[in-house]
Amino acid sequence: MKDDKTVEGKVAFERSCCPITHALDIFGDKWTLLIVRDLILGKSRYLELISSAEKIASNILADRLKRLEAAGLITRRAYQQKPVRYEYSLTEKGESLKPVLSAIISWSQKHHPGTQIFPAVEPR
Amino acid sequence: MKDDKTVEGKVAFERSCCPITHALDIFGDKWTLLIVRDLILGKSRYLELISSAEKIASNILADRLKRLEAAGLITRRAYQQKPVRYEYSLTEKGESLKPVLSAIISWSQKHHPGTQIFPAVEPR
DNA sequence: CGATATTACTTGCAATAAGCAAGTTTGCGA
DNA sequence: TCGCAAACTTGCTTATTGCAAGTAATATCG
Repeated sequence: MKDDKTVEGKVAFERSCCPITHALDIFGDKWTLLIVRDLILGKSRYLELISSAEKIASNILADRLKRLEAAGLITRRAYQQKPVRYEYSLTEKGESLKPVLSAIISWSQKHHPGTQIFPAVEPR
Repeated sequence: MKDDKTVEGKVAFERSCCPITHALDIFGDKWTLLIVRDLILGKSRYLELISSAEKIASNILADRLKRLEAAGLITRRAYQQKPVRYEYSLTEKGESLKPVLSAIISWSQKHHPGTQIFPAVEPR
């Protein structure tokens, strides 16, 4: 994992102090927002996340979950012991990406007919 | 450049028909939305785009401009002959990404104090 | 009791993409 | 003719992805 802190403990902007740039340093890739989407839709476990339509590789999923946790967008907690199993959930910072996803959905639905929002999963 | 059409001429969704996924197939990387940002801010020429704070490599910029044009988000036209020089501008599809960028800016400003919106460039 | 399952990951390696420096093309102006 | 500018392109190194297989800690079945 990349260290983006200075010696004094303050976050150093990796590329620039532009808010868009900083956001893209967190979720500017093909997978991160899809994981956020799935968590918003109600998924929480590794196997639920990995079984999405886009077929993310397991190492990429594990890597993104670690980054998302490091960036403060999700938390990881054990939902059982023996054997220990984990589930992920969005923090307030992660939840607040909803308007971003909504804007993307609106744009895509306008310009790419045929796309369809995925349904929420039934609560456990 | 990747061909994403089927034989019948219809767009085949590369990963899934989710609107978010399809959008990320277009701008899900660290650079594309920064180029869109710069075009919105009033930049239009290659040298203006390449001189942004984030120091994009020239081959990456050229590649992203081609992809953006292929995706219908920007157009390229010569603004002079002898020698021929080009400028880029957003199409309606590209302009309509503004709400997406606004949402990202709002999110980032809320969660990353210290980020600052870049100023528009003075019109030519 | 041993064999097979399940969940949540890791590891190794090949393929793809990004980053960096340097080079190319077409003209202009001194 | 020499140098310069704009808009890219090329070659090469390094980093990231994608794919298949493997692992650890139980649980469950026969």
